[in-house]
Amino acid sequence: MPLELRALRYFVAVAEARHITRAARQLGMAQPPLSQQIKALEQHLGAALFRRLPRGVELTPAGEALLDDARALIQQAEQAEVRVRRVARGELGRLRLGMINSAPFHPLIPGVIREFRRRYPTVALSLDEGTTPLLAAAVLARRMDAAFIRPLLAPEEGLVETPLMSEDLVIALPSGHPLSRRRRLPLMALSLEPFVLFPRAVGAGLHEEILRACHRVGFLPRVVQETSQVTSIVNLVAAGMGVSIVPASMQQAQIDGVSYRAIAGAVPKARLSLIHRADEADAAQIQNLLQLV
Amino acid sequence: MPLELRALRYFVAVAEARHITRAARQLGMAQPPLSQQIKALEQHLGAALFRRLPRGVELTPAGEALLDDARALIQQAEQAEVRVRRVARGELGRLRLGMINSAPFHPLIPGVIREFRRRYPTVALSLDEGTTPLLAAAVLARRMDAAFIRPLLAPEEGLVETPLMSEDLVIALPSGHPLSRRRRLPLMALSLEPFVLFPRAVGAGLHEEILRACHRVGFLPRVVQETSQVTSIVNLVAAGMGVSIVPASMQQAQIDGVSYRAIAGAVPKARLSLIHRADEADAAQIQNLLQLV
DNA sequence: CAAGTGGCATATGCAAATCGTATTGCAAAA
DNA sequence: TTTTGCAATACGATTTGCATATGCCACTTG
Repeated sequence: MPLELRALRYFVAVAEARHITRAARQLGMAQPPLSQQIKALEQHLGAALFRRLPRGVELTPAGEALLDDARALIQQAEQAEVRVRRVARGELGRLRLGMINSAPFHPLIPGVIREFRRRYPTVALSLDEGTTPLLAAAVLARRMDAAFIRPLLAPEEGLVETPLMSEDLVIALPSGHPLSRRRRLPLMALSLEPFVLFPRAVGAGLHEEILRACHRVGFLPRVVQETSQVTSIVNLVAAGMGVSIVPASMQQAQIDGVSYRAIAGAVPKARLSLIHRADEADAAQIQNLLQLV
Repeated sequence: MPLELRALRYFVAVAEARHITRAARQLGMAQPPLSQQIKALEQHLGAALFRRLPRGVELTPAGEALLDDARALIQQAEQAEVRVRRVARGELGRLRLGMINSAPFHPLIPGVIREFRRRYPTVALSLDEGTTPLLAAAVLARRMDAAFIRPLLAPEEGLVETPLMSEDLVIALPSGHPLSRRRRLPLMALSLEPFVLFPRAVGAGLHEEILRACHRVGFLPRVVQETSQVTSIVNLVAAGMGVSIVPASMQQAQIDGVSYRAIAGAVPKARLSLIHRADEADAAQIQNLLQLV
């Protein structure tokens, strides 16, 4: 029958009160059971912890030695308790977050991240960029806890996808391009232009969305250059490599040599989702994050 | 109802086995009560510690966090236990020892101290010198735990005195003193000599013993110099200040200018005692020390 | 000096926590 | 679909822990 914290708590109370009766009162119990517990503890340890005096008790050297350890143990147990609760509430721990390249340009994302850091400053937050499929794979493989991505083509086993918002897509033209004279352009105006787009392999929902929109108005974009990062697409457009269709929030990135024009007619949307593992749907960090978005 | 170590031991077992059933076997109990205990712990902490899988269980982040703390707590509790036992057995702790100035010259004392250090190397041993009354007061005031002293004139309340041994007293003469031509001297031969002795106030049993011996043969020593330390007495004798009567073991101290002569007739004795507090008669250090002497 | 007081130990009875046995439930593997 | 492995639930049995009552000892007080 091993040592229990209860015994140590009783012991400390008696050691501090130097009286069994008084300690019992402070503990909210009667004196006899406390005497028993102390006796049992002494028997268990095979050592006298107190000297019984006519007027109270006194610590023996062995009791002296135990007192320090007992206090430390009790306090550490309490600390362990609060630590677990904090981890459970997500106030402590870590959150490995991923995001696609274009996410930081939409004001929502930096806002959420800033707010998370403000609310849970003790959570170690790590941030990485990647493409939608890479991020999904990382979350699934537990190398990441959650990620802001473009919608997945097919629902992934073991992943939960939470749609966050959708924003308009806009046309990106090299500055001075003939089409840039008009404020709004129908998609069809791009039918003969060279395109800079995501590679099909990488392209998750967004690539699909763009192709579908073009298809709807009756053409297939002629892709002259592929790159997996939105920022690179914009840079290639600036270099005059071609035109592209990007999320409206990319206009936040003030890049010389690129003009953005709204799409006339049916405007295709860029949707953003947050994914996390299904088996961590109740993990506190995830919950806290979801609450913010 | 606070946290108990039992719960943590159960938790660690389950966390390490990753199975409740297997952990229960290792703990020597059935599976249902263990399930209950784990559930109760989770409820108490307000946090899920395990994810129940079809094939065993898995730690949640909160459980992960608790595991380290739980292991540490259990181990520290065990360490505290062995520490108390060791203190109780006197293998750990401290022993503040005192001795009179002449004690180190009797082979018994250094022998005992050396043996104590060999047997209980983890006991912090401190050593101080002093006069018999000062040492008795220090022990009584708990500034010291035990002391080698000359016998007390009267038994002191709260102190236990253990007689250790007695040795002959011998006469100390300055070298070349006329009396030093004879190997043995009757005490009476010193009746007209100047004496170097302890001050009466300091003098406990030994001072008394010397005076009584002189009184027995019919003279009162003429004290020309007083000092409370035996070594000083011997030095003063060496300086030709007078003669003295000292424990035979002082011959161990090879001091130039002093000759020792045995006493003819009834030889007075120098007795040595060990004292310690009565209320610590059962203290392990004291017991160990007494066992050695 | 005798009665009173303070404080710890022991005895006994009860209530609650813990455990074991039996059973159910559920999801993956055969 | 059946089987299997493992956790959850139900309930009776046992142990543990606490409270009340009492005894004993040392010191205090009238």
